[in-house]
Amino acid sequence: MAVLLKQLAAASGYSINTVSRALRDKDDVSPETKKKIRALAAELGYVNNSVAKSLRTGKTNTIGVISADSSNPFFAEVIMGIENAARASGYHILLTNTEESTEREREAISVLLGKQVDGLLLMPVLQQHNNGHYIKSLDVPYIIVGRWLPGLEDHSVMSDEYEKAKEVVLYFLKNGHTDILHLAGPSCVSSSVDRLRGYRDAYAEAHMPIQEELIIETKGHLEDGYHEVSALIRNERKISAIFAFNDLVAVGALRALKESGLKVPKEVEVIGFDDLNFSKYLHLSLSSVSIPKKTLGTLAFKTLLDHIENPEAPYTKKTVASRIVFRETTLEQEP
Amino acid sequence: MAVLLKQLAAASGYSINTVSRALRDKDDVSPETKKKIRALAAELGYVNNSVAKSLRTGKTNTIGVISADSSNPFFAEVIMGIENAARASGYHILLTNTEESTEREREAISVLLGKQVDGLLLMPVLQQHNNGHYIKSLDVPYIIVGRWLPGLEDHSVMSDEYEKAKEVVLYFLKNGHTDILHLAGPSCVSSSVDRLRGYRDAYAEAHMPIQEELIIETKGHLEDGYHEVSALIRNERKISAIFAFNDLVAVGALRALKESGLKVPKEVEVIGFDDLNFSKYLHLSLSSVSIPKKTLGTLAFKTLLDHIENPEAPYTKKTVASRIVFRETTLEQEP
DNA sequence: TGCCATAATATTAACGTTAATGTTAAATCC
DNA sequence: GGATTTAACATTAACGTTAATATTATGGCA
Repeated sequence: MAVLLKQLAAASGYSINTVSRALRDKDDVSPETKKKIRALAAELGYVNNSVAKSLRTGKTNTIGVISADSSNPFFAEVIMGIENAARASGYHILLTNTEESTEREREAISVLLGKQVDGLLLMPVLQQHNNGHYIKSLDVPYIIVGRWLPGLEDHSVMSDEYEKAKEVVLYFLKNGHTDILHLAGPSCVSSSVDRLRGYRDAYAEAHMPIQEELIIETKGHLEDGYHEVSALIRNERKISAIFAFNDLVAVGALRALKESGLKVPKEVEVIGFDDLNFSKYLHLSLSSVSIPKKTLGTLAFKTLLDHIENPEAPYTKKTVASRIVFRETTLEQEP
Repeated sequence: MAVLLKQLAAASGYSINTVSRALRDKDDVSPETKKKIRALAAELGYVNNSVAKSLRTGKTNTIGVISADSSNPFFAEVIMGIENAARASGYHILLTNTEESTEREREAISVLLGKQVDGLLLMPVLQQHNNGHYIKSLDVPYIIVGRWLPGLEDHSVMSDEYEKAKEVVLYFLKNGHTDILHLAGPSCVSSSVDRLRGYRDAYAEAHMPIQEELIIETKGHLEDGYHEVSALIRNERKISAIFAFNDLVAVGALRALKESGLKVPKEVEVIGFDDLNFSKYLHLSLSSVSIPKKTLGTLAFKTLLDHIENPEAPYTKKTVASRIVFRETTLEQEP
């Protein structure tokens, strides 16, 4: 069915090896021979069998991407950046999702290793029994994207989330807010930890007491923001500012605020995180911490590629700068 | 570095083949032997080399997914459905994006075939010189997801877009709208064609004249909806209803309407397409045609798997039902 | 002229696995 | 008790490619 080197060899009269070398443009094949063989390959529609090639060369030109949830717009964007960069360098990506389960994560790593990926891009779960130890023992290059794992910080490519989270909350505190709701993300995600730490440290820096009940852990979904804020309002809990784990949660929160008649930003200011594409087109354009998602993906791939090509090189943590974008859900607004 | 069957054989005293058969639970290996070999494999951390296995068996348990833009929330959702279903069946996906370029599409197909994928899931570009002919000549199973290509309709798994588009526009017409803007998608995408056809046929069925200048082709992005509607309003073009190619365009359009002070839905009704996750949480929850995106992905994979396992089976077009969800951007609203 | 370098090709082996055969000894049968 | 089956393993070959190592003819040079 498929055309093989063997057929090209038979049809051209050359040996399999010469055909192989001709197609790979090696310089001990004469130009005329190359031309003949190439024409024949094109004519018969020869496609190199990468599986055989990979077995022989020990390279698959494939990397594994282990994401938590590729349907989340943030990850979708990052993955797009990864895929673009990978394709530009002749690599392909094997994509798999863990839904924040350490078990699935371990399983995914193992399967991808079996598939002989040249490297791994991970968005790992941060938990008591996380896969840090297992990951540390890997002997393929790997980069942790947009997250971190204790002891493996040097493998991370991420943004300056802690700093920006703190800045956001300091902005609120400076403006006199005392009841700042933090709709936190899942505690098993390092981003949640960093953003929450930013919240806490801002309060500390302002010498303000934290109201623990204003820190609510969510799964980072639209409905979480909606339900949590609705519940708070039902219970007549006063809040005047919301720092959301991400824009999805923020959008849900905004909806709940609207339904309750609370005016944004006058009565409640809201700032999200990630700055998703749609955020600036919302009815009230959403103030958010803008992370260059595609850049993050691209940088992660390039960094991984560096380590694939140069396995001895030491890892160093890389950071891409994010910035707070003040839009219509805050009193302060950019021009 | 990596542990091979060879090592397990040497360490256990059995032959490579027996080790292989033991690990694959073949029944001409004694239970005790299996137990011993499995314990050894676990102890040494043996991972089966899928590349070698694939070369030998002719199966990779991998499918290629060729999407236009995996960062588009619609595709991201569909791809998530695909990936989940694939993983559940022991398959993995190689994801690549074409950005609606026929050339990249062809390139992607060829590379993935070289990687010996067991099947292909395509979201192909519909153009004068599309890859229909090339695709038709493939000898791996393939399914076209959410789109169609002329002559290959039987390979499609999609939703009933034409019918729903028509229904949307008929709803507008029935309510007395005469100036219904259609923010169409790219003409090289079959969905755009179907949705536009629905628009036209609704007008025809209502015996109303179409105003061609109210059909505006876009790329289906947020900013397109925003800019096109802003421009129309600047030019004082009267519109009282908008049928958007997708929810992204609709969100952009809503933003433009809000900026111009036009009231939705009183002065302008808006209906989108796809029903993205966030649509129902928007300030004005968006009326839209709800496509079960994950289901679409799941069904596409399952259908592909059927054809992988049963290559002789004839292809038949499959459809998942979508439904119009009336929310706050239309006068009619569901309870 | 004879020797050596070189260009161009061929031959052989290897990647790690699984499938197809072989082998051996114990168990079964009449 | 000898032939036959069967359980449990081993040996060999193969998947399609590339790398390492021959081989052959040609030309240059002393």
